[in-house]
Order: sequence, then structure tokens, then C-alpha cells
Amino acid sequence: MTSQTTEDLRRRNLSRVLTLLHEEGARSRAELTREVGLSRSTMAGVVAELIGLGLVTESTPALTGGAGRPSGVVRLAEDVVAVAVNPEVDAVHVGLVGLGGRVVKHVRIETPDTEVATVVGLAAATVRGMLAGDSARVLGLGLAIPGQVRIGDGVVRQATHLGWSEVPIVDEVTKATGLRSWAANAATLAMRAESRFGAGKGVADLVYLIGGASGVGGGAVVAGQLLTGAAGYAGEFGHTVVRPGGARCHCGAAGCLEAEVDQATLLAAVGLDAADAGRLGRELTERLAGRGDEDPDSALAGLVEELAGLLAVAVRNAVNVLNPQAIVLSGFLAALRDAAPVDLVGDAVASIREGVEVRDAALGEEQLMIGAAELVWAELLADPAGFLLGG
Amino acid sequence: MTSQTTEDLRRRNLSRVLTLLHEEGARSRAELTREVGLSRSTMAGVVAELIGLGLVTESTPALTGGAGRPSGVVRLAEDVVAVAVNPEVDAVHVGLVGLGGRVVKHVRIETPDTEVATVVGLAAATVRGMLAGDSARVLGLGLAIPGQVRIGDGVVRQATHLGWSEVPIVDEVTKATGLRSWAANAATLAMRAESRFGAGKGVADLVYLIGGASGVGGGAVVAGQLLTGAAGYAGEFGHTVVRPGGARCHCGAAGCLEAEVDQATLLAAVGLDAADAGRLGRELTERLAGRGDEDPDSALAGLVEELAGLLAVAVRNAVNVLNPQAIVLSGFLAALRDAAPVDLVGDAVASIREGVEVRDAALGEEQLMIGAAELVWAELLADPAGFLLGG
DNA sequence: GTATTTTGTTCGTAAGTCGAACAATCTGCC
DNA sequence: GGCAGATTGTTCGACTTACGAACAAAATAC
Repeated sequence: MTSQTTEDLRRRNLSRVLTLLHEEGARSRAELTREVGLSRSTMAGVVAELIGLGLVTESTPALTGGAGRPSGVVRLAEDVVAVAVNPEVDAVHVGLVGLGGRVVKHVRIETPDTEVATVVGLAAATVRGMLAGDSARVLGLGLAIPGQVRIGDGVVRQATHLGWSEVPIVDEVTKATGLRSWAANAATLAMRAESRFGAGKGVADLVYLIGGASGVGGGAVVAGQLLTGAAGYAGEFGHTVVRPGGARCHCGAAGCLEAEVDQATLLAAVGLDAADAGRLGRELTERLAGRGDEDPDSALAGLVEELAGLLAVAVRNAVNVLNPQAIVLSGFLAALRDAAPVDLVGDAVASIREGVEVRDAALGEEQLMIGAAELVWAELLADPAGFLLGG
Repeated sequence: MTSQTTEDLRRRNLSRVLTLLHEEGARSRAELTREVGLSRSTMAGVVAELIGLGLVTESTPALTGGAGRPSGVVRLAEDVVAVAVNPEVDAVHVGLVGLGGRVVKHVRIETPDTEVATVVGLAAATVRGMLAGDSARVLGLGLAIPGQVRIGDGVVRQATHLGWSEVPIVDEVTKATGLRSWAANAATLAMRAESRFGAGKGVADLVYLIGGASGVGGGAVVAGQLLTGAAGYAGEFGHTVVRPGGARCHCGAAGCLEAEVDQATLLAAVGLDAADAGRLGRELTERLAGRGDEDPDSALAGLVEELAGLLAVAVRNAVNVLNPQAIVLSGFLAALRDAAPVDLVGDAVASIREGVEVRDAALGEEQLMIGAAELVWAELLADPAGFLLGG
């Protein structure tokens, strides 16, 4: 199915070169030749084909200082973009993201309700507005959904915070915008962004945990591949057990990480509003250290330590099962870790624990836009010519 | 690195055809052509090359009853074998396994101690004995180790039950036998066998849990690929937490599945000896139902339910994170599940839970021999010609 | 015994990669 | 300014592989 005829060789080579540019940025054709390992003549053909497809451009100079004929710099075409859409409880984020993960535009549209028709209508109108008068080539649309999305047909099985259930969102959005669309879980896409461009770059085995207002999500990269599971629901670290028989979770079970460790508790403890979640990390650190004339807040210290201990249970399980090279924490989980003196992987099996590095996420607000666009880029990168010629 | 020149096409096609025969058994060349999707002329070349390598044979008739010229049956060469070695606490298992997972020979050699030199010496001698006067072509040796094995260099980091630590077992065995050798964790290899030939056959996303005298191990298949993790230690489900602050585990932490749910407890409860572990399942079922003049054993029922509940915590976590299509239980965990009325995935997230099937392992005693041999077969199947011509 | 069906074989064509030879264009040096 | 050296782009022939059409082979169907 995948590869028998010689044309598949060219497909793979197009894919490899474009993927390298997407992940690592522009470079000279000579460098490309060295890094990919193709002969100069073959690389000439590959780059020419990518230029013909309008995906890359080649600019003449470069002047590296060394001797020899200068090599043209191959860079991603700037007019090639994907639309990114992320529905939230009170607003819809819509963005335009270039090949290479460059966020071109990004707006937040408030929404009166989260009805599917409302959200889809708003998103479609915003997209049309964004593209008006713009010469960009839009190759597709990616949706980041706060809930479970079935891989394959893009149906939202359950998105509690939006009140959605069994919504064929990909079909709806395709109909409303005319763009080829894909959808996936938001936490998974946030990880995808961190994995390609952020704290998880170059890491083949990665665990990602993100905490926000709506709970705890996550994802993993296994052997360089995104972990999807059989139906696309994998990575629900928020619903792993950290205290059997503990707090009841909206998933129906008890003692889930998401039910035991939540952002609201921490915000309340430091007297912050939900809107100020971004300041949580600094606030926690300062209160625990004591600032100005205040004493260190020992009650808060107890809470933080308890919550970090619960997080450590989930992390320990993830580490023992997946043996990752790194764990990336995002949102309030990063804040919690920075404030707490707990070694999150201390209780993992010794030989596994050694190789793990715990890091904070590196990407900011635009994480989700980049991740959603990756849904489109993944399709393009796998088969550049096939994608554009109506794959 | 992996595929640019046209020769790689042939490598992939050799691999695909041989892999199909390995997994699914002999079939006619016409069937191969249909299933793999190559043209008749190309398949003729591929089969001819595999015959030239001595890996398959083609027998003439077939006579399927239908009209048309009969197609020769292609089957795996019977003289191609791998050696499988599995050191245990009191014995070493040594076997000869044919391509296709056929166990040709299998012996258990008692060992006076588990010193590395003793075990390696015994294994090497047994292998020499097995092969004496045999015309088999031995392509390599696979080791199933009850402990953590570092991928890449085949060093045993820790094997508590053998008392091994930092043992370069692959080097030692290669030196002693002259065979190309590979090693991996035994539970992982048991899963590998079930995944290819047993209860997990054809399942692309699989979780496997095995319980034995030495604890609980496991493994997983993710997107059709074996889960190894960054260093090869992945799948330690036995050290996931099922009761925070619970029983202390030899891994240093507390509340591990392996520490909370163990075979000895169950055996003691039904009055069986460690040697009779194989009868545990039937014994449990009978006692719980009541047999002959006895009443159902309600104390035992309580114990079984408690242990099954703890197992359910580990299973729930695995399911929520990996979204597998099936879970395979082996050893005393299968016995426990068969005896207990607990729905092991009942507390998993709804959309994930739906698609999961819990099964008992299908392979018996020879599981580990088959799995260890798969270490060799995996290398061969990835590049048949390269492997034989000194890859 | 002949037509039909299915499969193996042969051979010409197309696609793709590589490597050698040559051309182009820079730096460095006098 | 001109020439040697270095590096890279370009062209072209050789090689490998896969495919498909035409033909041959060997069974069943009638």
C-alpha cells in the first residue's frame, strides 16, 4: 500500500526535505544535501519540484564567508498558511499560521453561547474576514477541541465544557468554510506544538501535562510518533487515579488527577481571579518565600506540597509506563512544580528515573494555534505533491 | 538515512513479503501478490530473491479446486532457526524457534546459582548440544531477562531476582556462543509473542499485563509498534501506583501494583504451592462457586474482589493513557480476573472504555521462547538481505 | 477435446537515484 | 587585477526497480 513504485521514493524525499525546513527553518541547498543525505543532482530535482508546488522559494545569495560557489537559501513560501480554530467556553480563537509554525494572525472572538451553529458560524465569518484582500494560499483548517475527538471522522464524542456530544465538527466546518479540515483534542495539539517547536523539540519520547481552567489534559510522543491510541483518545492523564476513592470527577470515576488537583483551588488560595491565572506562578513563589513585610505562607506551603504530591503520583505512573526522555509541564501545573519542593519523578523506578528531565513549557499563548495548524501540516508534509494535487 | 535509492524499494518489499509469511503462514504466490499489492512480475523477483537467501521455499502443487493455472505455495524455510534463552531463579530455559514462531526444541536446565558466568556457561553448552548433528541454520540468539535491559547495548541494569546489576549480558553471550545476540525484558517479550501470534494478534494498540512469582510486568503495542521508551524500560505497569502510601515495594516506592497484588497471597489463600501456580485459576473459580460439599468461600471472595479492585486501578490508568483496543492478561492476573466479578475498565473515561476488550492470554509455556526469538526475527524481517549478508 | 480461467514469464517502458565530468562563482593571495 | 583553490550547481549516462502488456502454461468447465 505505502511504497512500491519508484514514485514513492520521490514522495518520501519531498516529504523529508519539506519536513526538515518546517522543523528547522531555512537553510542552503548545500546544507540540505548534507543533512538529508541525497546527492546534489537529486536534491536539485526535489527542490525544483517543491518550488513548482509553490511550497518553498530559493533566494540567491547567502555569502557564508567561506570559499566556493554560494548556495541558494531554500526557505518556506510565506504565503502558504493554515487556519487554526479553538473554541472555548466564552470565545473562539481563530488564527492564520504559516508553514513552519509562524503565527500570522490571531484573534479572540467572544461568543454568546457555545451552540455548534453559533461557534461554526462565527469561526467561518472570521476566517472569511481574515482572508479578505489577502493573497495567502490557505491549505486547510485545524480545530483544537477541549474534549474527546474521534480520529478518522473528526466527530467530537464529548466536550463537557462546551456542552457538545457526538458533534460531527469536521463535517460542519468543512461545509461552512469550504476548507479541508481536521480536528483533535486541544491538549494533544498543545503538546504537538511543544514537541515540534518548544520544550519538547527533538525529543522522541515525551510526556506532556497541561493544567488549565477546564482541568488537566495531556499527550505523549512515543518513538517520535504522536500517541493517539486506537480511536484518538489517548493521553487522558487528567483521568488517571492519584487517590483511589478520592474526589468524584465529572468523568464518573473518583480520585482522578483532574478532580484532585485543580486550578481554582490554587487561585483561591492566593486570592487571584480566574482571569489572572497567568500570574499564578509568580504569586505562588513570592508568597511561599515571603515578600515585603509578610511572612512565608505556611498554610499555602502545605497545600502546594499536597497537590504536588498528588501530581507526582500521576507523573510517576506515566514515567514508569512510557519511559520518556522528558516531561513537559504547562499551565498551572508548571506553576505548581516551580513552587513546590517535590521531586516529581523521585518515586519512579531507578533506571527509568535517571534519564528523565522535567521541564516547563516554552511556548506561550499561541501554542494552540500552532498545534491546530500542525493538523494540516502533518497531512501536507506526509505527501506534499499528493496533498496539493487533490489527495 | 533510511530510504532514498531504488534498492530500498526492494528491501521494503522483501521485508513485507517475509513478514507476511512470518505472521500469517504459508500462502500461494497468487495470494501473496493480491495481499501485498505488487505486480506479478515483481512478486516473482521478490520470491526468487527470498528463495536465493534460503529463507523460503516454493512447492509446486496447491490444487485449490478453482480454474486456472495452479500457483506454487510459498512457505518459510524450516531449517532457519533462532536460539531463545530465558534465565530464571532456579533454571535456564533454552529453546530453538523457527521462523514463524514454531518452537522446535525447548529444555529447562537447572542451575546451581544465578552467577552470570554460570548461567552463560550453561546456556552456551546447551546450545552447542542442541545444535550438534543438526543441520539448522542459526541466525541469532534472543535473551528474555526478568529485569530491566537497556536497549542499544543490551546491558542488564537491574534484575533483582537474579541478583544481577549492570551486566553486559549481550556481550557475554555473544562471546560465549558466537551468535549475534539481543536481549530485552521478559514481560515485554511475552507480550511480543502474544501480540504476533496470540491473543493480541492484529491489534495495533495493545496493553499486556503478566503476573508471576516474581511480580507483575507488562508491555504495550502503540500504533503497531512495540513500546520501548527512550531507553527500553517502558511498560513497568507493575510499578504503577494503585494505593498511595500502601505496601512498600522493592523498587523503593510504596503502593505499587506489584507490591499490592501478588501471586503468593492468592496461592496461600487457596492453599496451593508455588509450583502449582498453573492450577490457581481453576482452584479460585471452584472455591468461589463452592464445590462438592463445601460452601462458597466468602473470605476468599473478599480477598479476590479487593485484589481485582486494585488491579482495576492500574488497568484504568493504562486505558485512559493509551486508549488501547485490547488488554491481555496473563499468569495469575488472568486467573484473578476470571474469578472476580469486577469490570476492570468500568471506571475509565466513557468514550475510551467502549472500545476496549479484556482478554486472557492465548499462548502457554512457550510464550517466552517465541518472544525471545522475535528479537532475532525483528532484525531479520526489517532487512532480510542485509541481515544475512552481514548487516 | 475445446473453451475458459488463472497464473507464471518475458520484455519493453517509465521513474528515480547516483556519480562523474564540467561549469559557475566565491575566497585568498600575490 | 589575475590566478589558484574550494565549493556548489548542472548535465548526462549507468543502474536499479517496478509496472503492464503480450504470451505461455496448466488447471477446470462443458
